[in-house]
Amino acid sequence: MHDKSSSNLCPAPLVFAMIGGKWKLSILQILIFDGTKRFGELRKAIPEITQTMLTKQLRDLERDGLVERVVYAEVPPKVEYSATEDGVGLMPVFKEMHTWWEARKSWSKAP
Amino acid sequence: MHDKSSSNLCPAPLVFAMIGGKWKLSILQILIFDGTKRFGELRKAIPEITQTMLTKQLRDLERDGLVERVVYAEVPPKVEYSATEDGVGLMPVFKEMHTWWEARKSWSKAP
DNA sequence: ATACTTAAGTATCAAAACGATACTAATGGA
DNA sequence: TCCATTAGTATCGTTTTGATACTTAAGTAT
Repeated sequence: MHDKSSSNLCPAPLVFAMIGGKWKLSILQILIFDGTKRFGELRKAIPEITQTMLTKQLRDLERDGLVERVVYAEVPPKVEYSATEDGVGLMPVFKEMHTWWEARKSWSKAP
Repeated sequence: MHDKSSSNLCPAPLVFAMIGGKWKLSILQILIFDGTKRFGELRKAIPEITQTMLTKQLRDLERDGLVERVVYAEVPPKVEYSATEDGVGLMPVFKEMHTWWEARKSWSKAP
């Protein structure tokens, strides 16, 4: 199934271009685990990000098919973002990251 | 085990600071799956990276305990890099990324 | 002796990404 | 008429990253 050579894994540069932006994983994590969010809700959920960057990263994610954007014809504006099926497929990656982080915490405290 | 809220996953910003650099996952992938490499071998394995950046990202990874650096007192210099136990712990994350990438490829071609 | 080679860097400067702040548009309500 | 609201865009300064050249130290060839 998996073999031990890195060359038989996915082409890292391609994947990292898709999910490797400074804020992309944060955005995806929220949309994948918490579901649809409005622009302003994402902003509140990631307080460190600037509006400009949030817009840009969302556009990138949309272009790459990981996030879907729905605009409502209302005033004031209402725009909802959600993870696509493809985006939700990243859930196991996040779970493994979580597992790694937890394991790390416990044995990094050991003498 | 895992719950469905993003707030119960790892603090994304911390993890992404460690492994989210532009080249860090590429470097880690090689060291994790292929084992120890010399500086020059990494450079050849990731042709797009500049020498300056490779040095910097390796120093970051070393500082964060994911990569180990061994200098041999030889001329010309010989420096070997390898993933630490902690770094190798990321292997399942890479494997899930690979699974995702493969799944994506197959059904993105479907009509 | 002098010059050349090699590997792993550093130094320097230009380009790109990112951050802070201010501004815009459209509508309903005071 | 003016204000509040939401999701942006515009502008400009700072920080990261990229391209290129230089450094260091010992062995090897001349």
